[in-house]
Amino acid sequence: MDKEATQYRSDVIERLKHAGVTPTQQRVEIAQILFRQPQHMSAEQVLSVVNASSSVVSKATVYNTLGLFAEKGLVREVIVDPAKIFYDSNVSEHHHFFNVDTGELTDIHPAAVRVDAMPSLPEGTVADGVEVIIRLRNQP
Amino acid sequence: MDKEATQYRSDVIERLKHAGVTPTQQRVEIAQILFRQPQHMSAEQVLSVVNASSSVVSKATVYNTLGLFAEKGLVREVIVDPAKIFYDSNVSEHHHFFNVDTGELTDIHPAAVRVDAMPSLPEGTVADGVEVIIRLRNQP
DNA sequence: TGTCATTTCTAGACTTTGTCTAAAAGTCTC
DNA sequence: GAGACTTTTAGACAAAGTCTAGAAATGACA
Repeated sequence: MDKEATQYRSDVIERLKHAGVTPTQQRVEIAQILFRQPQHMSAEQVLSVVNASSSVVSKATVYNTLGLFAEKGLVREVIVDPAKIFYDSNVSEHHHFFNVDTGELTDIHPAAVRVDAMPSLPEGTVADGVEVIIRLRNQP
Repeated sequence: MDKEATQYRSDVIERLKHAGVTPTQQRVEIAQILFRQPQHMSAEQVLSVVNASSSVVSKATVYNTLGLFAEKGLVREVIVDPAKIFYDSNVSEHHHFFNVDTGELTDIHPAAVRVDAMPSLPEGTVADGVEVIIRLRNQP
């Protein structure tokens, strides 16, 4: 492993620790894939990418880990496709386009949309996130 | 069947025809359930409600019909729960609260939220709907 | 009315995403 | 190292939704 890769790995480990996640072998593998750049990946994709290289991580662990990362705020679950969850490694505030025809998920720059006025929430609840999703179709 | 029920039934048939949907027996049964009031129902719920009364509609038909209704603009698909699609019989513009703890979906009054500025869309695509979803948790 | 073509419905097998379980492996502390 | 806890694993399982191939209904029209 070259120096840069080693550096990246220890940065990722630092980030996991900081979020209160014990950096096990498998979690670090998954985190390295996700955090390489801001991106959207399904569990299926993570599973196949992580197992493309030599090391092997089981399906259950991928699901557990993605769930754990989401809970700890390391990734964000994006629910737009009825068939699967996307995990977004960009956790800063932004919104999404979802192309219904292609299944492609892309970012909307945070400045391009503003939600005005927070409605009063139902009794006994707290807001956990505001999502704006613009569904797209390919031009006919 | 009393007069009111007959009237409702023919109103529903009219509405289906108007949307370009051939009002078959099964579609009318399903539409009557959905259109009785503005509500959110899963396919599973529709299936069990429609089969609670004497008449029987198959699972495949319920799924096909809900898909058809959505395509024709008679209902709106709401994708917020990773486990299932909700079909909303209120197709006028409004947004949703989704309680992550209970799985409950409720309406946000359209006036309570305003989305400012439509971002520029990716090349070759057209917008198909803007959704605002506010995820909620029960107060700890 | 009878025939043909088209649409719709159906049971049930199947697919896919995701969860669960029980055991094995790893880690930590004393 | 013993005991306690956490994490990982294979594979069975669950649930939502799709597909298929045939049956039934519907429609057009001679």
